[in-house]
Amino acid sequence: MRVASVAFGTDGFAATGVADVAHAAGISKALVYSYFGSKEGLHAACLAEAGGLLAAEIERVARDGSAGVERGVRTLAAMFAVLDDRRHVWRLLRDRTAPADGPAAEVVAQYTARIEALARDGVLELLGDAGTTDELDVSAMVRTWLGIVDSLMDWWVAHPDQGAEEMTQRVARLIAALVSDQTRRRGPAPGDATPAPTPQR
Amino acid sequence: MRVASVAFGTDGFAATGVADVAHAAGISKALVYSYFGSKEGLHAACLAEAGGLLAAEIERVARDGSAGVERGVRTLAAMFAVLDDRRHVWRLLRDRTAPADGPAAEVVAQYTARIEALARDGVLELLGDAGTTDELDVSAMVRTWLGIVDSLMDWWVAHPDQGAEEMTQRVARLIAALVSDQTRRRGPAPGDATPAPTPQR
DNA sequence: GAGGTAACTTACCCTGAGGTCATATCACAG
DNA sequence: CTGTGATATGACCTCAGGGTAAGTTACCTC
Repeated sequence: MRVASVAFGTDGFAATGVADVAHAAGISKALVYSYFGSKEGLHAACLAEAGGLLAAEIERVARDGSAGVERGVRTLAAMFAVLDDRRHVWRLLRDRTAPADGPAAEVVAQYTARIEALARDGVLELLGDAGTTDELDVSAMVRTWLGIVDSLMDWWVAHPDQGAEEMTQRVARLIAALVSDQTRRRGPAPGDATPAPTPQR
Repeated sequence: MRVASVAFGTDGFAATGVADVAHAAGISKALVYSYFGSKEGLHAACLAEAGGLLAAEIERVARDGSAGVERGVRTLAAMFAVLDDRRHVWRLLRDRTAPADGPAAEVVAQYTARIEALARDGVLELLGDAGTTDELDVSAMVRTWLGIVDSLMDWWVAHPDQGAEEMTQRVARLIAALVSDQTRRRGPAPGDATPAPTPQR
């Protein structure tokens, strides 16, 4: 049910009432239960649809052979294109208020694992090319990448007038600004990871 | 109450029960209410402490005159140092399950506004130096920056053995890898925001 | 039109969590 | 020893929200 996806994606699983979803869909609560069995069943149905969509799209980009930051940008572009009229979908899979066990959790765990594996591939390429192989670095970078996607999707939801193509170009601009800043201040040969001095408390 | 901060920061406001907090603190639920009046009051007390700590620290870094990505890294370093033994605190202020109105929301809105204003300053510097002045770009970059902090704090919470200093160096390494990737693939003079071709659905 | 069935709703139950109150314990002044 | 106030608690109240069962409508077949 489309309206349930929007509700779960907007408010989170825990904050969404079955009665609200039913009302928004124009039917009664009991009918929802006759269709999906339980709130979790409804959630699982939404998740399966969302997860399949996203994982398939990310896998498609992974096959096209790009690497590093470029691959990240292309993945984002593909997701913007696919999710243009379903922007809430990304948050569905990254909902911390969803129960950690049960059948719906299995579904989301499966798709999340696929998406994370693909992100990991991309990060491994990126860091490997830069000479970093530390497993914890990879893990932190994957988490950060997913967080960046989270943020951009949130911002996109909050700015409905922005189209997919505009978002893609915006991301490219922002990355260019970051790199420009780093090359200008550090000189054109980065790679020496000089940490900033850590201030004391 | 320290234990309440941990609970709210770990599970979120909505998923945290007053009875659980009281039990974890070794006192009764009624006593919590006699201290704080309500669940929101308890929340507000935690938020005020957390917000003051974070805003003060970020403001301190803002005054030291660094700019661009360097300022971001220094801010992160300062937060890692301050939050080393209270890693849950960041999530307190960024809790989507907290009620959007009420006295506690006022508190969090106030501190969030301060932190966001400082992030905005940093982003304005960064983008301004790179020649980007679009207001929406700034807004999206601020959101993304906060998302990066979210991610790193989450990862940190999940890796208790990692100290503040290690985190700071890790962040520096990851940024170096990103920049290295971009300069290697695009040549040493970036800034042209060539968007990746947007795939069709 | 009678009967049966699928779709659907109303009205209800029940658990869990926020919140309250009468009571109990204790330190201490007189 | 006894009265009093601060501190603290178990038992209770209330209500939102997930879940269910009985009843109602609509349609289809004979």
